[in-house]
Amino acid sequence: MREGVGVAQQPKYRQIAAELREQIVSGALRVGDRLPTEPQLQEQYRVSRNTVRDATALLVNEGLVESVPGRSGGMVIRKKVTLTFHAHRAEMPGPTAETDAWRSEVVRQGYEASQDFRLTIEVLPAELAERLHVDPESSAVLRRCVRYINGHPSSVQDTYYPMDLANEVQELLSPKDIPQGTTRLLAERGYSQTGYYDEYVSRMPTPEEAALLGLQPGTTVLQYIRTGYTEQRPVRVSINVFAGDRNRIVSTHGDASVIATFRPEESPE
Amino acid sequence: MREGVGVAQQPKYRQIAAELREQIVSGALRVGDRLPTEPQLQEQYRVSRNTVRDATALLVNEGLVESVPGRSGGMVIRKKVTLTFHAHRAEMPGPTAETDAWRSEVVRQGYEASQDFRLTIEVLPAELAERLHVDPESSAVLRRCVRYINGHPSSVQDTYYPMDLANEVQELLSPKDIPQGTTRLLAERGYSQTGYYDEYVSRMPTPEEAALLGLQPGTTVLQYIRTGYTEQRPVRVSINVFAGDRNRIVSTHGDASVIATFRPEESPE
DNA sequence: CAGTGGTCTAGACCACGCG
DNA sequence: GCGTGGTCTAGACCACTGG
Repeated sequence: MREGVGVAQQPKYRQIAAELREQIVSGALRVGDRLPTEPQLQEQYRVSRNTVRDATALLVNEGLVESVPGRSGGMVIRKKVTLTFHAHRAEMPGPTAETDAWRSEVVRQGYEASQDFRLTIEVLPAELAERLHVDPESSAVLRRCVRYINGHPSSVQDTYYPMDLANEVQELLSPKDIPQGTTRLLAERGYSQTGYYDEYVSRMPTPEEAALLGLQPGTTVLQYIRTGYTEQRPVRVSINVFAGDRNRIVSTHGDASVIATFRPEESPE
Repeated sequence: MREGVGVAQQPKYRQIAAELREQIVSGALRVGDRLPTEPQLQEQYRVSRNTVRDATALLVNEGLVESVPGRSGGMVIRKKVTLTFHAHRAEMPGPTAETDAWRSEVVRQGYEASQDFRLTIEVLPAELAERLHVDPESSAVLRRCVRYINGHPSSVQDTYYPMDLANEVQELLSPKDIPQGTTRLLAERGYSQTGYYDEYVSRMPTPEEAALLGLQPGTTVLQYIRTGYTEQRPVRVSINVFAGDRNRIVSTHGDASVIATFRPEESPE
């Protein structure tokens, strides 16, 4: 039903969503506050329940609100906490281990860190075989690490090593976290990584990722693929999938000292 | 209505969505193909129209399909074309101008490039003032560039320069594209950029961005913020907003020659 | 228990665009 | 014209969770 008056070019549910959105971004509604309930919005805007729900569905998909079940629940304004992942610190040659780098980074930002680790041997997907420059259908060691912040899943890192490398460096087959970090381990065995190829993509999660990371509808993922090279060849490819609403990735290029001067909070302490 | 049989733990619309999704990712339905129409799906699954619509809405929000209006329209499987943006090439000191760098990159990947340019003077948002290390509420030159690929908007780049810098390098106030590129211009005036601080975020677009970039529902954005530093201070901050379904960003670190050996450039087809 | 959102139905009118 | 999806209504039953 189009409004009789000439103003309404937007459908009702978009107008309602726009008003609610405005209240959120303007700060009239704060993080943790609840939107009016569905019956209240029906009354307020004189529309049916489905129209109200179309409006709130928009906001959910925009990641502005989420639904909390139960009597004292409702549509609540979402918090935006962001953990910063430093791409240029992780896996860099040096004394720090990569997992410790991630963990200490999380702790430094004031959160509690934990992770689940799993090792499998997989047939390499064609996309990754290309990156590792090995035959498609060849197998690889997959080391998967699910990372939690304050007990909530935050990101997944899948790192693949070509099988021939794992045969030379048998520790890669250890089904446990490698204390000193695989980068350092490889360096000790003569596979120093000297170059990285990083790819960044933003997309919606697959249902599996949504389940694994506990993503609300309307939450994006930031996918970060790093291919690591020695002077001779690619030796690893990591697929990192971050919950978009809880992470950002930073990286520096060039002269780091000036940057540290002006962004002191980012420097390691 | 829950199914009487014990299998149905998922709501109907999710089951329907899952079956359709499977057909898409498995390749049974290809890019450009249409999903069955709503009446067909109602018949096939014996559900109401709204339930069918709940299912397709999921797929739309996942970015797998989009709605095409009109009689010969319907829900069609979306194409995934990705333009690669090379973060380490853009704005690097050297003979190439930055806009030319973007344009030639697009052309090399086999597309047609164009852009709209606009200059304004703005009060710096607090977030950006912090990055430029100037007073909040101070003003800045904003050079906005909307970039089109094959005539469709693909990304927006907003670059801010502190006002005092613009007073020294008046060309920054030119309301036209600067042929040799602002990076090179600044270098010629003694402001060589020697360091960069890059930030990557994945999120849903604001309604304004969705309109500007012509984004379908269920399309994410990849936001990339680069702060450029001379040896003395930050001199620019660029906010790049990419349509998530059409772009990826790549960057290299360390020894680039090995990488080039194993990743002979993504060539146009 | 009572109130929240989640799912589902049945039916209606509309805008769009190809034939 | 006519079939596509877009919007909207009215009403129903359900699952969850705090008081």
